[in-house]
Amino acid sequence: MSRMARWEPNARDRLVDAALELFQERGYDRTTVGEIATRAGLTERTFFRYFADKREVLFGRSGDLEKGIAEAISGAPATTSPLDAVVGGLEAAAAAFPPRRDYRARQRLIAAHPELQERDLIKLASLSSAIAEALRVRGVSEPGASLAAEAGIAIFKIAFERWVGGAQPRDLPAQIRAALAELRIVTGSTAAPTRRNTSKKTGTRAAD
Amino acid sequence: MSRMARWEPNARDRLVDAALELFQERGYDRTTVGEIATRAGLTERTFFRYFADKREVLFGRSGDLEKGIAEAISGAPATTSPLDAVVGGLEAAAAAFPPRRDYRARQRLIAAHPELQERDLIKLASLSSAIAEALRVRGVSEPGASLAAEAGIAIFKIAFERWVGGAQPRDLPAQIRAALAELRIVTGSTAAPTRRNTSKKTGTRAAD
DNA sequence: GTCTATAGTACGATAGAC
DNA sequence: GTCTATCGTACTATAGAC
Repeated sequence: MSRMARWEPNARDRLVDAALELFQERGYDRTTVGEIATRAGLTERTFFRYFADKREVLFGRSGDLEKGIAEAISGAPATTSPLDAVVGGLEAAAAAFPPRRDYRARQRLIAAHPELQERDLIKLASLSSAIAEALRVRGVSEPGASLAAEAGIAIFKIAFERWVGGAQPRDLPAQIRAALAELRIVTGSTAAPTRRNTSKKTGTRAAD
Repeated sequence: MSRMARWEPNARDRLVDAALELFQERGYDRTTVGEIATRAGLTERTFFRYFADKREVLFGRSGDLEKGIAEAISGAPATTSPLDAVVGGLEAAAAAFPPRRDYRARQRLIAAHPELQERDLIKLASLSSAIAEALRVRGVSEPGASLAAEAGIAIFKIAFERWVGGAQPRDLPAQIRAALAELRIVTGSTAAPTRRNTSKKTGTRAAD
């Protein structure tokens, strides 16, 4: 290592850090890729070697998440229901997430920039596809596999939002479990046979 | 018409038509905004008056859909459950969709271009927000409102895919009802099985 | 590493409709 | 006059080509 320091190590991480700093300092669209690269001690050309486009610097390594969740689903007991398998995988992945304060700034950025929301959404769609595929391998047929995957993503989205933005210190896996319970209420799949609430105070107040 | 034809009418529609034609002829990314405008008898500058960016020409008027669905939800009887209200709104909107062949080329384009998928997804996310808001007005509290909205979107996504891409002539509202039924099966924890390898026809084959 | 096409912005000019 | 639709041009940054 010391023998050859032609390049500082961790070019990728340096680019990510530089980007986050600059986005905070000047805002996302007043930051150019060239500026990010310069602060990281690299050139614009090199930035595009690591990231397909400017947005991607905020979404790196989402493939690892996909793999982890897909494996957790594959590893679930055969008797586990599709949605339970999905949620189990999500919980397992969520348990390994860094503290939520690390996500706050990033989430604010995304919320303020539609182009970043778009990227966020397509990453979740990709995760949904991976989950559906893992379910099909388990023998779940369509459209059940895709629906269970989408339901899992919906749960994750809402749980993540509430975890990052909420005041309560409840951890992410707990938020996921709460969202799953709430989804079951809302879809009317709680224990008993399809019970629809035709009475007044409905069940939707649960986890608030 | 004869008295004053300084501008041809329907600039917006002409831009949409020109764009669809050119995207088919040369592909999405080998078509420039300038070419679209020229074919429509306009300039690039005018294109950007109608559409915020190049992609948007494929997604115009999605706000109307939102409004229609939100109104249908607001108009549902107070006794209707949140998810049933959402699905009712989706069905009503779906009944008014043009024949599905009109969507085929567009869907192929979107499927082939991640940047278009991103736009598609953010439109659905916007629809989801509008639905959640309509539910909150009905008195549904969070996170139930958001979860019911996301569940509705999941149903719509899968139903729409199967409607456009499928061989069967089943109409969109029917696909939506089928997806709802399937989601209820899939979210049921105690309820049986979504396995196809086991005995004979169980739940998940329903709509296949 | 250099060069370039294209998307998208900013500011402005023109001119008919009302 | 006001409003609105069109077009002109110069500019920046992304992203891809060479």
